[in-house]
Amino acid sequence: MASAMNKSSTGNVKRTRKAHPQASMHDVARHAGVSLITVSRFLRTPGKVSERTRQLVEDAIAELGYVPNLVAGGLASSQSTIVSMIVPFVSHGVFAEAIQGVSDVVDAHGYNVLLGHSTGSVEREEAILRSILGYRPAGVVIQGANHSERTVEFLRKAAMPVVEIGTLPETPIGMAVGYSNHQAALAMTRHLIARGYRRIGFVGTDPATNDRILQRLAGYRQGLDEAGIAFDPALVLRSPFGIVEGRQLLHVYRSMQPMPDAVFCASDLWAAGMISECRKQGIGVPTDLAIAGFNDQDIASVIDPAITTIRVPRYEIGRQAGRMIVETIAGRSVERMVDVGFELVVRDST
Amino acid sequence: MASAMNKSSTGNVKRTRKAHPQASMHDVARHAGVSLITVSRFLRTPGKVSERTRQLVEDAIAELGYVPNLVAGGLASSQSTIVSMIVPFVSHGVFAEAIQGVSDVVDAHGYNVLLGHSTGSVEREEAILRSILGYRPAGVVIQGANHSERTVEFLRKAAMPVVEIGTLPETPIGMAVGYSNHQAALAMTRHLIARGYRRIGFVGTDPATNDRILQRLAGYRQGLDEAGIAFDPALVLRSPFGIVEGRQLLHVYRSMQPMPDAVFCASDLWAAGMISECRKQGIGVPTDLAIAGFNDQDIASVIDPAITTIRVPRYEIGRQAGRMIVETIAGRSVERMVDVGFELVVRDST
DNA sequence: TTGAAAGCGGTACCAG
DNA sequence: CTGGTACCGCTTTCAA
Repeated sequence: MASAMNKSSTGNVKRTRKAHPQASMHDVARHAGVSLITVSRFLRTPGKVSERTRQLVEDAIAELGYVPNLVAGGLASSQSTIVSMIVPFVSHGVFAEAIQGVSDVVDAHGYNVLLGHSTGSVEREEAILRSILGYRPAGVVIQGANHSERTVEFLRKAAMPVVEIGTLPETPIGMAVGYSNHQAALAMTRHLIARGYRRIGFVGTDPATNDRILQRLAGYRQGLDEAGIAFDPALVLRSPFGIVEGRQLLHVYRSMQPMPDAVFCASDLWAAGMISECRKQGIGVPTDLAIAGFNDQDIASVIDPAITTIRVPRYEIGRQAGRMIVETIAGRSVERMVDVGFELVVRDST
Repeated sequence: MASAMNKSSTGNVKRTRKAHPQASMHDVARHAGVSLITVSRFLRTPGKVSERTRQLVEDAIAELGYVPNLVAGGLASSQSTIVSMIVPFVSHGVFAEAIQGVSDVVDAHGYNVLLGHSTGSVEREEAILRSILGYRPAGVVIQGANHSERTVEFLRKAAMPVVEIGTLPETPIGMAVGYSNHQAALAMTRHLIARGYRRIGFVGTDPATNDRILQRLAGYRQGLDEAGIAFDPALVLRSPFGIVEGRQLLHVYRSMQPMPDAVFCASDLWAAGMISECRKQGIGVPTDLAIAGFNDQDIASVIDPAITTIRVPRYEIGRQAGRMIVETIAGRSVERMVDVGFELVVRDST
């Protein structure tokens, strides 16, 4: 009965709920004089329709400006073309590069990136994830390995490919691509010690909410230990990211007795701010104070003196993460963990 | 008949297509001993269900870890919680900031950002848009006003709020928020001329594919005109964005006869590269060559000499765009065009 | 306050 | 090569 009604009324009679300017597959089918399923088939497996039909449908699609409804398609097929990605901040250069990497790869495979940002809070991350999981994405890329229990639980239960990026977790949820923040910080600390610096400061965000900073701090401490230098908590400063913050931090260090002879900033932005402020104050870098950074952002190579830093292939991390998602979906077996490494870039600031 | 079957078999018998680990609303309903519709109602209008039912459903949801399927919901209600955004590059600082702005605002209203990047090509932009329109987003934010005809057509036909950002188009597709690239470049050119520079170079990308660069170029030319300085096409260089590119451009300008006495770079990155290279080559800035930038990125304030540039509130642009989308959806009337202005920031490089 | 039935716009399986 | 039918998981009338 119901189907007969649909038929006789072309199935659109009841569409009074709201104006629907977008053409549907039904409209295309009618326009082309074929059945709806034929249109679907043309879109999905063009080889299985006759040349004549192909032409008819093609014309109808063009004329109507038909855009397939992925929402309906996704629901029907239980398949999604969304890859979702969660980072602390979109506008931080290092994350933006990773996003670009993921986007580049998944776009090429017909997926789109649904973006969320957690502002570095695990609670917000959990909320974002819930919301994003509502779209039943084909995969999830998430920054770091520091998540709430429920976040992890959701991710496991969702049974979709998950890639944690920017770190190498001990127990990854699914897959991971990153580098050892610990080793990178250790390498930098060793470098500073080899240069003869003994009283070395460390700048980071709150290690309790940022697993990568926590690991860098650990690497820093190991470096000190190795050299028999006592760890001095007073030399470890916490601050939000930023150049302006870096300027202020310099003054904090300057007021210390005795002053440090070097500072390892866990981000180039702080280092750049400190160097700029040193110039203003007439403090010699690295003669009076050595300053090291992390990430090798644009700023590191053009500021004077150029910043000694750790280079990490952020874009590559994104690309790898995208690839791992796509390959997993395609049913190919994929590495559980990819270490992209890092590079100590020695310049003039140390 | 069909419904009877559904009932007697709990509606899940035929679910053999694939393993479905995600709980559905149906599962929640069964678990709570209520009908499916009651669960839906609880989620949508909690005030309309009894206290007892509320408790039952709440428990079932928690126990099952149920996450509402937005795909199905969106299809049924013809409503979307996706705002899509298209920019040339995610990883360019200026776009990343705008993305963050949009994301911050729409997130707070329960929307998520679906991201696309066009690599600056109108063809790719069109392709991205088609794909993104497949999700029937609630709104679209798109960088610039330089689109293909079909892109514009699609956007108009889609009948959803559209905001073009970063520029003030003469004939916006829907709404727009930005600033006058022409006026900004004019202001900078006037500044350079007022400083006494006469032979002023200009660096941009291809104006044919970037409407903002085109307008900056026009502003630059107007500035020259006003001062009675003849426009010399040889002084206008095209280049991809980047610091390394800036270094190379310096050498191009140095090889000119006569050399320019100032260069207006339509992006700080070029300016930073040029300044850094000048330092290496022993060229005085601004004594031998004045260098101006655009965007006031981080780099501009810490490099020595600090870069004279144009500050544009990118994050604010994103926020406004997000707000305009959300307000439009809510049925409130919204400005068609928002001018966020710009600011000439005079530093030491000119 | 609660429920039944009819879709939303497609896709998958099976038959013709 | 083409079409029918039964859903995908949820929301929206309309009744009860």
